[in-house]
Amino acid sequence: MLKVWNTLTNRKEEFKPLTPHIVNMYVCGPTVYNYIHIGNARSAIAFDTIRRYLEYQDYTVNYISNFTDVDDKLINEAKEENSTVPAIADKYIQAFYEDTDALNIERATANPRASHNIPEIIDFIQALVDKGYGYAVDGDVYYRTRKFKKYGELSGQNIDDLEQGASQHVTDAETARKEDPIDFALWKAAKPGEISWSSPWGEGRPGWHIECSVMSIKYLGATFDIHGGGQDLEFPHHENEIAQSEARTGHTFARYWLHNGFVTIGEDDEKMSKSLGNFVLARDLLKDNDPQAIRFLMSTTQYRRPIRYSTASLQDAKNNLERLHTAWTNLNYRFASAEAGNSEHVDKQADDIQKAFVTAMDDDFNAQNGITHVYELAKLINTYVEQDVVRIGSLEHLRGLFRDLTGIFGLQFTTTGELLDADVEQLIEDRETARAHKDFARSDEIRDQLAKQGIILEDTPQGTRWHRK
RNA sequence: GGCGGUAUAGCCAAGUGGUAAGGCAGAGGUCUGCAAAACCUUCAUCACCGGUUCAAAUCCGGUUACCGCCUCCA
Repeated sequence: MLKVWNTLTNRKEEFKPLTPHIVNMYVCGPTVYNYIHIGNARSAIAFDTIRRYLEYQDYTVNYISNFTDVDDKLINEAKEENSTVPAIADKYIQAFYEDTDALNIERATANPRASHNIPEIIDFIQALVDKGYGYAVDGDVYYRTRKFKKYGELSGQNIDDLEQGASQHVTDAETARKEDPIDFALWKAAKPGEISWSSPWGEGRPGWHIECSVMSIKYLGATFDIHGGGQDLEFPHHENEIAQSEARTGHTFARYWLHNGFVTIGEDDEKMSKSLGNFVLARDLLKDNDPQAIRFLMSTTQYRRPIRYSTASLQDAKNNLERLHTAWTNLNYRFASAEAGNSEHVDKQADDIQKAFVTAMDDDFNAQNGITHVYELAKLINTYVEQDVVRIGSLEHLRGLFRDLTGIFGLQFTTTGELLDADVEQLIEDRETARAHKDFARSDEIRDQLAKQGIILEDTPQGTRWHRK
């Protein structure tokens, strides 16, 4: 039975989708004014891993994730790059796909963009105004927060306890226009030269929160199963989404709220963020590192926990991944020398590991415990392939299980061997001959020579195998 | 000030009452012509103080430190 930690109730709850076997989920995507950093990537990876696990459990997942493509950051970036807001958005959306593809993050069912849903957004705001939840002031439209009685339910905040301006991002001019400082913008009047759309309140653009309400409901309905995003979005972004959506529809908005933890960096484990300037761009990291190692680091930590990023933690991930690769290689090497049938004892052990894995992941996607069972599987594989007699049915069983479980973490292992040059193959054969004649000097010479080319030879009872370093 | 999170070995990290998973690194061993890989063995009383209990990393009270959010953020 799958249990998830629901931020809305602050407890683990049994997960039951509204419609059996179908999960509708919405994950807040990035504001596309820059390349994503590995903190942004972590969020995408966390929810991709959750999605893959749900799919592994035979759910059909409708996965919607937006791009925020109109806001102050984009407007500023367009000025700086001497470009336009849509062009900036297109550029960084393209970059987003490049980076997330490299990290083997499944494409969303849809990635709606705020700027492509302006009529729906205007309708939504109008409906809020009609119901008395929105009010216009000089071309801006604000949400009357205190009118929504449940406000603060998600984040456990009491409106009166909020320290106004604690984050130091509130301007006096804006506060002066609001009925109440806690009110937030649904629609922002355009300043001269800014990108804008016509609306009943004049030229302007959507506020930040409204797009997620509009697009999630548009794609998934008034009530859907999972709403995800980074912990920093819990308040006010998600709180505001609930206020807008439920005021409009009168129905429960998202049923389960999942929030991923941050990537931290430095000795103090500070949150990685652009405003702190302590970020590492995903694409910079991808240039010099195996994408699978980065994926491993990000997806084998439980999604709510912080991930400490450092060269040491990345190296750790590489080492651990290497261990899995070795088991995979060991496994595949024995197919050629396997006999027909199954080893029931091994099949049983594999099944037990699979069950234990599911139990671990059913506990709020506890990837850390999940990966422990993958290590057990690796050990089972390594032990099994040392046997004199191995059975092809069991090898296939192990291979399928290994691929399924690691696949949930977005790791990929292939069976297609790399091709060797003919002369390299000849050298390996020569070495076999030399070893047969106990000419170890020649044998070691060949091994050293190939090692310099990055080809590592390993002698096993079934013959010599190789892999690239 | 309000709300929330975290503190376990050299490092990462699991573990919500029953006497500390797993991985990396380190040490020793088996296997090997030698290696490599693998396998085996080894390596902690859980931030601090007090309490409850036959029994606590786990529950309660308190303290300390660090992190996050409080309308820019994944």
